[in-house]
Amino acid sequence: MNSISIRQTFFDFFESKSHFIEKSAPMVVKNDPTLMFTNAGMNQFKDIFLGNSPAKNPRVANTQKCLRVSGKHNDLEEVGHDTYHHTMFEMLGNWSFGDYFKKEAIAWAWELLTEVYKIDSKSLYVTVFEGSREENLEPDDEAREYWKQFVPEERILYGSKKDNFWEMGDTGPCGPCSEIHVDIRSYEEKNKIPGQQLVNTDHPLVIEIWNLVFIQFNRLSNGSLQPLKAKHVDTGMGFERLCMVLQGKLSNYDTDIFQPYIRKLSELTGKTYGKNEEADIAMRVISDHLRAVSFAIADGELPSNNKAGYVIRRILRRAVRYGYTFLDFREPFIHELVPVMVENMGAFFPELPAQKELIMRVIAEEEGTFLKTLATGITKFENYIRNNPENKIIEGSFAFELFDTYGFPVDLTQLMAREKGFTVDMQGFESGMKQQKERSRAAATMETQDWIELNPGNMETIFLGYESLQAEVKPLRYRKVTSKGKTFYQLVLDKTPFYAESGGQVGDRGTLKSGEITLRILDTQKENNLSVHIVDKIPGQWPDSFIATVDENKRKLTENNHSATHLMHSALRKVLGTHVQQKGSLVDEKRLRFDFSHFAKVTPEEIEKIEQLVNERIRANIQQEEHRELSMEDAQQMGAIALFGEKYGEKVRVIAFDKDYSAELCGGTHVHSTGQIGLFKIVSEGAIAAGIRRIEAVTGRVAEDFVNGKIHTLNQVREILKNPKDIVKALQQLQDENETLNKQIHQLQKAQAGSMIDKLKSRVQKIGNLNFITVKLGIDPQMAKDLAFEMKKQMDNLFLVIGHHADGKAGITLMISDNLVNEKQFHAGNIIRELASEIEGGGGGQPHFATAGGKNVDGLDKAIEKAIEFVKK
RNA sequence: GGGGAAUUAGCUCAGUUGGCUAGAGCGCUUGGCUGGCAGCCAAGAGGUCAUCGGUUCGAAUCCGAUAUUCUCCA
Repeated sequence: MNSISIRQTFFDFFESKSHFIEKSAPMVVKNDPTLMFTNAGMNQFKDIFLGNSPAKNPRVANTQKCLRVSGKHNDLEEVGHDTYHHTMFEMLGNWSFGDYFKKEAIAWAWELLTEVYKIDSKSLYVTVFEGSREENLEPDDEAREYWKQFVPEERILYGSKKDNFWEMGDTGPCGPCSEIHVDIRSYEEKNKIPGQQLVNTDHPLVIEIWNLVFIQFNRLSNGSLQPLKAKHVDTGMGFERLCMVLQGKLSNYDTDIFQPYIRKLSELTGKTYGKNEEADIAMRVISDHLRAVSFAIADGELPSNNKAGYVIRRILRRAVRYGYTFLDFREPFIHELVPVMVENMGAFFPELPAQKELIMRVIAEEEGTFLKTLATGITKFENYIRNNPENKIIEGSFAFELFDTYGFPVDLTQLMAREKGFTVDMQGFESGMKQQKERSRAAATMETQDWIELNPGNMETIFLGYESLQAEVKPLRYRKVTSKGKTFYQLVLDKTPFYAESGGQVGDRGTLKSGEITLRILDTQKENNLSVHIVDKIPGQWPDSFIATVDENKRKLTENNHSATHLMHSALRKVLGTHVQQKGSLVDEKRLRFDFSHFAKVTPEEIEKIEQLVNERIRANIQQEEHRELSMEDAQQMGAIALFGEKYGEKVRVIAFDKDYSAELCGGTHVHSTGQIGLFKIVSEGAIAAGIRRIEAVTGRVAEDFVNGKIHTLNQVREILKNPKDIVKALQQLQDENETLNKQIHQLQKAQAGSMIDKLKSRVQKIGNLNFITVKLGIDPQMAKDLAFEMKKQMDNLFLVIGHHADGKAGITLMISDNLVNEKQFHAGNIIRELASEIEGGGGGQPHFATAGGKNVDGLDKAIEKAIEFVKK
């Protein structure tokens, strides 16, 4: 059975058990401060488990693209070294939200594995939770009883809290789980050691295949467990592992999911998979990471230098490094595997073929820059070796510096060190690493307390903000959050006119009032589907309700920019082409920022065209059309633009301004008619990554100010130039004139210096073989310096002392010919320090040239006398 | 969010503890030579040493801030 039909069979099976087949949520998580990437199938249903949203379907099944590279689940460094760790993988799952529980979940799992997929039931083992005294929990005998109907008791094992009690995080929904393990060893091996002994021992051929989680508790922040009213089932089965088992392979990488990449890599390198362990690891690493990175880019997360984007960059770089070290790649190569991936997964994940070119470009660009970084690291390393040839040990601090500052992986440093007969002080490296981690942790502590219930209410806050900016609202619950010594409160209301930040539009600000009490809402944020109002203080006594008022000015200005973003998005697609896709958007009261895929600089002519189109639509004063509660199909029928990497519900909202011109799926707030926007003006255009451009623009009053500012500057220039007819020509002339004048000055100075040189030459005193000159001039230090160097060129055996003064400051410049320095051991720097005391200053320099400066101009004569005395001695 | 670093000619980069009035290679311009694949020789142009401020007799070099980029940690 190939992987495509294995996936389909899973869906068909659960559909037959009345499950709704949900789409995979994007791999990149938005609106959840605790999570950067989807790392488990349950992420997209988190709100249902937390009781923030009602379940739309009580039974759901899906495959979810997951990424485990940060936080609690971090498998990155394992990938490639064994046959079953992955960064990106698919998680198949079935879900019950307060519907069926242990009995059905267990029966169906068994049925699917043994009767549909036909796995030999004798090689399957199951585990159940053994209970925990510290938590005061009994063993999960309920699950055990159900299993006994299918599985002989000797293959039902008890598991510890670590393996068989699943928790989402430090707090939140949790419960016992029951795992199904499969033993795919050979007959002989099985006879030698019974599978029971190898369950949960990290044996690569006795592996967990499916985890059935029975969510029945809520973990509070004080650590105690609270039973849930509605119990849920959350299961997860690793798709890649399942394919391995069903295809009779011993490694995930031998399945038809990964083999195409490995074949392509063999072709590119001429190396055969399975011949050399290191090359094999590299090929596994690359085929795994390619998938992770490609999906991330397709979901709109580009490699960058911080946050989620940085995680993506690191994954890609790990792949490049393995290719560099073990497959001898010196040129970008990973991007060449993208077409293979599109061919293999494109049918089920349409975001891949749709963005193939972008993915390839971005990866190729990243590969190129990292290969460059490696080259700088190598130079740095070689310099170190050259400067420290004898100790044969690379200090930990240097290895850490290479790693920390130049991104040079430490295992590569070790490898190169070995080639030069050096070793790396790993202890020193680790201690640097430890310090770094401690610093970061200390800086990022955030403490969130439990919710405190004020009033019972609905699960999801009702948003009133599309129609009204003021409403009477009831506080439902709040909690205290402390972050870096600052304390604030998150407040949930039954309904709200406040827009919570999402879709690029910033959250609303405003006030909550009740009698004497006024709470300022500093921001409104979204945590998954929950609208959270941020307040800096809470009242001693909570009133039953507040009058909530949104800061209207800020909201209106923001709406201008948001609607203008839609108009511009359409204009971009008209002017540049339909390959333009939104890759990021930020809309606040000051400006709009829009990132989109496009492969060339947007020319000034195109910018002008875009502005024209948008302003035309503004002047047409088009009425906003809002369609709420549309099905996805109807929305697409309308031609509404949807974004990749955005999670949409069953019902979507479409905002259109003349639906043939602009229609977009959007939850944001907008102007009633485009005329309100006033003026639209693009302020900047530039690249932010390979294939991605960013435009910033302003609207309304801000746009007027921007244009007026430009005009004002121009007027000022005009005025300075005395109102010429052609301002550009006038400036050009001015510049030319400036150039000729500068040349003239230069020549004059030369001439002047010439006459001064003559003057100096005429003052030569022969003292021994010395050509001794002293002079006092009203020139600045720079000129004195020029003069001194010119004299040095023209006269041998020179000992020149120039006392100079300008702007009330005194200075001495001393020049001695090189031969005198050598013969008589003169040191101008030392001599001048003596002289400088006379002008109440300090100085210094090299043996042949030195300068000094001071406050006392009257002391110059004395300083010169001192010089004469010195020379005469 | 926290740390470390980088920014010098059109490009790639040197510039050692502050001081020989900012250098190299490639590219560019001009002239000369040359029947040859990166031709050779000579001369020349090109730099507010990222920006702003400070310390100093003197700053590309030291200190601070800003911007941009790289990099590690969370």
